[in-house]
Amino acid sequence: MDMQEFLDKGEELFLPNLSLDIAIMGFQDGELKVLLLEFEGGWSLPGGYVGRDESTDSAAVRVLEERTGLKQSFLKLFQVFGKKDRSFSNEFKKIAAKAGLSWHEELWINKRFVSLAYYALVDIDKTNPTGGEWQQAFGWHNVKDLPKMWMDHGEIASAAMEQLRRDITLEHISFNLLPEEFTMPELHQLHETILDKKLERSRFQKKMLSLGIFERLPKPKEDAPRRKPYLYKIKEST
Amino acid sequence: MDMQEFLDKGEELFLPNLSLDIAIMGFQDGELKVLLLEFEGGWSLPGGYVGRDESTDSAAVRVLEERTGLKQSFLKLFQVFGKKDRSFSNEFKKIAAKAGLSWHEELWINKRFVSLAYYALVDIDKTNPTGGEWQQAFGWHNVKDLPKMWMDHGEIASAAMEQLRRDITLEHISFNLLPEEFTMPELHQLHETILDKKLERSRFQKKMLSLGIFERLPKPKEDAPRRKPYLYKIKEST
DNA sequence: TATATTTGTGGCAATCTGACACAAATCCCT
DNA sequence: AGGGATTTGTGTCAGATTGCCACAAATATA
Repeated sequence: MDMQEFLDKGEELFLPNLSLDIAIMGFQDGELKVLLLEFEGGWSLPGGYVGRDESTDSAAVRVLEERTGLKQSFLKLFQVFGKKDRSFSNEFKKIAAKAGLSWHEELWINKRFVSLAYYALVDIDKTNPTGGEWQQAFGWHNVKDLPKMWMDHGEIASAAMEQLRRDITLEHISFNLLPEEFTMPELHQLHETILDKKLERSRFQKKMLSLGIFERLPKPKEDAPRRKPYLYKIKEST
Repeated sequence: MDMQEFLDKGEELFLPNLSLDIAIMGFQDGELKVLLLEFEGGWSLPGGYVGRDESTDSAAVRVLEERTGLKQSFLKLFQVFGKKDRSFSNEFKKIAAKAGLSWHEELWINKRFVSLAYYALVDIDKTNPTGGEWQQAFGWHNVKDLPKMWMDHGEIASAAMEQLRRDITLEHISFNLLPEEFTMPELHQLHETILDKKLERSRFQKKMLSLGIFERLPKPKEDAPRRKPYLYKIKEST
């Protein structure tokens, strides 16, 4: 292919569409949960597209805020899903039919999509999820027991979970899933849930505290059943 | 925005172009090098686009093979570059002018690009680099001393280097930069080069061998200056 | 007040790490 | 041929880290 041909035909030879999907994860009732949206009998991860005036990362920040109301959260691109026939043409056809929209094969949304997969860590109690402009149903689902998902969104959610599992021991990010003030037992239980295995309590506390990123508050947590544990928060300086 | 408007206008509101760039890295003369292509006075990483009939990953494999002749190598997506005004419109204008091509602002190639950044680890002696269809100049450059690069390709190459630095102690991938049979001193020097610091020799060898992924060959390396070191290769079973 | 449960912290053996030591192999020089 | 220098393989040992258990403090419940 010479250069002129490349210029003339490139657009149709290459250039898949680009989208992004976010596995927004939270911790509630001892379970790790992910925010899902319902649409025509299937569940999907919150997602969107990259606007002309924003970077891919700020598009992700925008989508996260649109869905949860949170302005600042831990957010990380962890994988790109780009299999060759990846599209949600079939699913969208149903939606269009039901909504009475004009639909045809050549529509951009029927083409193949490459999707940037992010995961976000949030404090569920701080979120205010909405169904968005199209008023979809939404809900927090245990990542270990996901409902019937659209396209490869089940795979993306599982991959996000695995990535978090890998990241958590290397980067210090888990506290993003807890309130600003939290106790060591809470952090301990969180790590056990994510890693799905027992972690020796004494060692865990010592290890966490030796990181030097936590600040112990003077007053212990009040609504605890037995001995009241200390509250910690992240040191400002970091 | 209602759903019909989304359908009608989505294509022009969103959807940046998608490209990929690969930092192909090799180890030669005690230096870590990256393969670069020259085009109109600037150097760039080998790159390309994702064809209709291939996944993003197979597009990367294809580009790697087109540039080096290698069918199998370590290849990994490590970042996505997606700043909002990211395009090589200006650079391309020059090229088109010189080549006598018709050029206009609305051409797809002038639009904004999101690029998937891969890095590859290769044995330089096994590669057979080419300038590709457009016969560009090419060469291996020390990553610590890069020439004037196109767009953000210098940043991508540096990021690839940093990523490799992080990956090398966690994943066992460094031997991809060496021939099939290599010695511990060679591996040692490679790690010192990548991490840019001294590593205690005795400890390094013990650590590497304790991984259990290397197989010692019966005969030592022949063309060594002093005491002949053992040769190792990766165990088949892994 | 006694008991059970939760939380904070200490101790110790086993393991891992970093730094140095030394022997074996081999080249170079006389 | 023999001594010295260099490179490579492996051993040792103190210090740090880890896994595991123990025990005391705090507190609700009976």
